[in-house]
Amino acid sequence: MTTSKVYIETFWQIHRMIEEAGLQPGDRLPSERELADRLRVGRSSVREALRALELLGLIETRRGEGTFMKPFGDHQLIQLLGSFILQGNREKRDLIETKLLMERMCLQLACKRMTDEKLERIAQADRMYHSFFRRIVEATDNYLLLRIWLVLSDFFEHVYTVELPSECYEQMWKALQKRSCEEATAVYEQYVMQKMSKEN
Amino acid sequence: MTTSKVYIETFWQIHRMIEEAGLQPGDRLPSERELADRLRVGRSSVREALRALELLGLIETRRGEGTFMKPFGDHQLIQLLGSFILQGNREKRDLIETKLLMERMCLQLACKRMTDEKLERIAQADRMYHSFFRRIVEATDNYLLLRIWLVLSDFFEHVYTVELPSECYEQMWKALQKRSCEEATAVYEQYVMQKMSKEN
DNA sequence: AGAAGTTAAGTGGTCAGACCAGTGGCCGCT
DNA sequence: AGCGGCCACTGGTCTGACCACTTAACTTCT
Repeated sequence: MTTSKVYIETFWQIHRMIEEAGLQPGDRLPSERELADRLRVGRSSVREALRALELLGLIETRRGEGTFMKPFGDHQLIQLLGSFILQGNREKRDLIETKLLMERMCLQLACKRMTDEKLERIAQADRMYHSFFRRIVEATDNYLLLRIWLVLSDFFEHVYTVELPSECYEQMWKALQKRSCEEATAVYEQYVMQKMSKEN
Repeated sequence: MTTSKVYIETFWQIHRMIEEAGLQPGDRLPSERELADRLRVGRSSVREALRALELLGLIETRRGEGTFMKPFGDHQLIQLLGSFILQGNREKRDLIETKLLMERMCLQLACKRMTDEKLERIAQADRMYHSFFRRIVEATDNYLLLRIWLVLSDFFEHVYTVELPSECYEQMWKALQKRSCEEATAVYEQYVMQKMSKEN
């Protein structure tokens, strides 16, 4: 078949290569040049294939170092928004709402599962929206939730910039320390949800 | 940051371009050469960005013709991911938990936004888990939530089959009719969450 | 000998230019 | 009007070049 595209073929060949070599997270793949050489294709085709693998979360590229297998769990769902990213105000509203709802949900879940170590990690986080909430979502012990939230945040930050007053972080942390789900929720609703609903 | 990668930037620029031009499914995008020219980047960077958009199911390329917007909904990405899912127990647990949490959240949101028409649509739904909850998630008026839920369900149904006793649907519907968020939540937690937590 | 600074090789990231292989419209011929 | 061929344009691919960055080996100085 001359009709099948090289970069698709290459995608699957690299995938097969990974499986057969039994590459584990952290392992290095051959360089782009070597792959191109070995698979008898141009480097640009290799790169387009690697782009796909990267989007799927299977690999990670580091300039100057090489291409590496990513720890599992990192794949998928990065894109469900993909089918979504075009379009207008309606979708942006949905994006904001979804992100807020998920954050409140994660906050409650994290509160239930809070431990002293997690509390310490959150305390050490920058008092910045993204860093702070990332620790909170991580504290849910649910990697899928983290992935979804990261995607939402990624898209969100292309549209908005939000920052909270520092007392908000402190109040939230204290609520978490007391394992008070209601209080944490109240702080979040007061500082984040109301703020966002005013601005839109 | 000079370090941000061109093909990532290009990805977002093309995305923005699609938004601003209000391109609809079937519409043609500028040619790769014109995009490269207009965005002042190399054609290979444009191609790597287009590869991402293609994998996300946003666009479709036809050799000799051009690049076109694709009707969304058919995410080939989901099927692709299927072959990549490592069926670890950790991932399954996260999937179940996330789905349940999102459904409870959607149930509450739907309750807040319930109207008589939506109530009627839910009443007409099959008393089957997927159909019933789809109507509920639809009733949130949040398309993004629907998309996420559909993806989660898609994966979920590859792993489990769940069905509820018919009185569960009736009780939930009655709660929705009364716009009683607490009652709906209680029914969900009793019939769905407890059931699932026992089985795992 | 050990520490500090320098160099060189290798890697991903990007670009420009070339050619191939399809598509479709234009033009002239019959 | 209908046919056929030409040609401009499109995506697909390859090559070679250069940049930015990392690493490790090498030199140099103390």
